[in-house]
Amino acid sequence: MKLKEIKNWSPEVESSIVEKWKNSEMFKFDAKSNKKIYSIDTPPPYVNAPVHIGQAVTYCYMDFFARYKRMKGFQVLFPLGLDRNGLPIEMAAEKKFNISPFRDGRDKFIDACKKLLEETSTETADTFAKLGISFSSYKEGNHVGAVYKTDSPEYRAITQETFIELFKRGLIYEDSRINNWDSKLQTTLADSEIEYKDIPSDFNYVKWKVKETGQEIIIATTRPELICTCGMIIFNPKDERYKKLDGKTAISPIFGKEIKIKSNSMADPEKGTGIVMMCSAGDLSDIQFFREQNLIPKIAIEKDGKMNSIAGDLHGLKVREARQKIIEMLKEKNLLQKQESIIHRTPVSERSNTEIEFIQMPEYYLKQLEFKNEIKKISDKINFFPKESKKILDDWIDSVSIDWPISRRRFYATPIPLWHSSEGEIVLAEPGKYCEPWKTLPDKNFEVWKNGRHGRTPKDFQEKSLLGAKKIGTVGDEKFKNRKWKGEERVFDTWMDSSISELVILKYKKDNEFFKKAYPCSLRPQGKEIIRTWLYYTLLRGYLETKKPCFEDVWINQHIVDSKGYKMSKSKGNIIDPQKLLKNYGGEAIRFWSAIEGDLSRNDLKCSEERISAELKTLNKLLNVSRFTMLFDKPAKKPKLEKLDELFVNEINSLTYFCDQSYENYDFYRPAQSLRKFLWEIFASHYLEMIKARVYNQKKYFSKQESDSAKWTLHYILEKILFLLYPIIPQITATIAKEKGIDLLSAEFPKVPKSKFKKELIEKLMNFNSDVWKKKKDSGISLANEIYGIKIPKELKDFEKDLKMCHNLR
RNA sequence: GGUCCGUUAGUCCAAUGGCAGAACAGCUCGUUUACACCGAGCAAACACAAGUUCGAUUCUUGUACGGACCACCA
Repeated sequence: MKLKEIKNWSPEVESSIVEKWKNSEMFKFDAKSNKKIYSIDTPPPYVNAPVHIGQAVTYCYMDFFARYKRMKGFQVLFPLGLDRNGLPIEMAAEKKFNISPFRDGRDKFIDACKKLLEETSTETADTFAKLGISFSSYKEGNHVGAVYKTDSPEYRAITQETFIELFKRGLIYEDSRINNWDSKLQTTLADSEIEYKDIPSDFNYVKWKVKETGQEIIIATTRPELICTCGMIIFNPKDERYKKLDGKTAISPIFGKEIKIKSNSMADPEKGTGIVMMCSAGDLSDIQFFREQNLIPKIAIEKDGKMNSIAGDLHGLKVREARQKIIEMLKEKNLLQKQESIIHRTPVSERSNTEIEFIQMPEYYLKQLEFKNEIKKISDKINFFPKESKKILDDWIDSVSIDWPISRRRFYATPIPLWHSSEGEIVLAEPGKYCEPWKTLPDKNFEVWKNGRHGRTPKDFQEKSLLGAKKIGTVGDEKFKNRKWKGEERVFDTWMDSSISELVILKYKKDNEFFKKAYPCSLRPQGKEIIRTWLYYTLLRGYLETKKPCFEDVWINQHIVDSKGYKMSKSKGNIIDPQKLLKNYGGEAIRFWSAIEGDLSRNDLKCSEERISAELKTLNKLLNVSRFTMLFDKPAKKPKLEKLDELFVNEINSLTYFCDQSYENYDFYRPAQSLRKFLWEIFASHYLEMIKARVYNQKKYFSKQESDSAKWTLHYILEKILFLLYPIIPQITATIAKEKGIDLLSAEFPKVPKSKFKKELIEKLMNFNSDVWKKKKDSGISLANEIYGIKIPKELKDFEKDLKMCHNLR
């Protein structure tokens, strides 16, 4: 669109521009180019819901980075990924189609998921296009930079291939362990998928007996239904009250089981009565305790969330019912001393919000404990923006205490590419080919392996040694003739897919030459809340594949919150919909607001619609300043510059230098602030006013050279503003620049001479102008009229002529 | 419980060891050949306490409040 056709900047003006950008593939990645590669491992948004404001803003930032790096001469790889695996998709499908995988079957359920995904994926890409995000491509395909989907056969095949290799390296094992169990979703969860919520609960003071003395002891517990699984009673060694109980035996109430009493520093004398019953599966620290003490855990909760026969009379009851019942039983027998209401930090599933139970099940694990130090070393080599955000990662690595459970008992995810025989043999799928073992049989040439850690029972629980994985033949071998191969039904944790995103976009295993050239990935931008999942797992997987750090830079962003600073959530009803913002204010206003509102890497960004709409004004200011400038032609040759012009040229040059430095460090906030100020306060309000007489030069008061100097400077400054703002607001700057014959989309970042100059002169000029304007106002003189008796200060003598004309000084 | 961050005008965000500066909102006045999505101007703030200092909003410590992350309670 031509500049003069645009009255005001608006979403309507944008629509034709973004449409063109989206379809033109103009930012296509050229894998053959000799330019240095800058790659961005974007966080694939879940497509179970429309793009939310947090994603919208963070993608604006990524686009700032991408556009700046292009200007700096990089070949930028900026792919759009769509995350389509996992529980959120399944839950959305369950809700939307009122379907259940357990009731309606796996095939039907997967179809429902696919249907849901088809409806939402195009919408996601469309929103990003409207924001002006310059993805390498908006099309799917096999080229570098193409839109990718985490549930595509190609992507899933790489997840499977890397798994198979890890299996062969002996880094995968199956173990029956106590897992976090989500009884609603019927699946095991990793620690990182658990949240803690304050839930009111009762602290029950239960009476136990000491066998040897007949003495009564009081033990407080929130989980009385687990008394049947108690393995030991402990108290703190420093706790004088219980010292004489050491080594004695307690008799559990109701169940009448004998349980050893010992001292252990895990017990906190301050809590409850200071004496604790250690149950298997009360929580994960209990598990560690059982291992250390060589106790065999008793599992009383089954995977449907009900108590089993170990729980005696509680058999068949759900955990909560069982708790109520045993409390009643205890009350009846006068074994409950008292109850206190407390707020209990309870582990709940992040996905389904149900309370986590700890249940023993066989699951696949990826070894990670032995790599903790290596991961730390690797992360030391990565630049974190901001630096402090690395601490979150360090803390998490320190706290990782078990290997990564990678199998899930769900459906819409990457299948684990294995088959089993009843003899404990395992068939590995062919690497590189997507496979779904739950509905196919293995080919004859598939390898048969034996893994030492497979299908364990509770009694092997403490054994830590692993037999290595070993190849023992192929499916077609005579010795396996009578085997019935059963396809694995479990799927991977979705982080198994997500944690190789940087490998996938760099064509790992697909294009070795390119991968070698492009690895490691230049930037991982992501939210702080997924440091312990996405970032950590990616570092781990990247290390296991390449032994190297997989990123050069990591940029961590805070959250987008509502205008009052609260997290947005459906229940609070404070959700701000970016689609609505786009419709009302357009992508450019959102982008400029994102940059100027705050430093997203340091603080949460408060989102106020009012303030977004206010930035439309800045866009129009820019438009008008440009219109004014373009009333005059830029002199073909740079004229000798007047002192005033030179001053402002120096100012914009110094601003250019500042922006370059800041952009280099992913800081767009400070530059945006400075540019906005320069545009409104300095360039428009003062410089333009001071040179108006000189550029118009209707009374021929100035020489041609003097007038040309102003014209040239006007254009020079405007161009620099356009270049500097382009990464932030590309549509409006490119539209204006085009009018001047400049193609910003392929422009280089301006190089400027680093010049010393008297910055304070600008300040003085502006003060002088303000003084005169104020004086005229105070004495009721129109700004255009002449004023007498004003003296121009000595240090402003260089600008006398302009000032005289500007203010009509006599 | 631990760690980190924050507390500045009605709102929001800056800067600074010595007059605290924008933006949005408010008020007053004005429209000069880019712009009424305009211009000029007005009013309005350093959470509290102690310390260091000639001098503290700024540095230190503590208190209060808010936020985030981590851990975790039987």
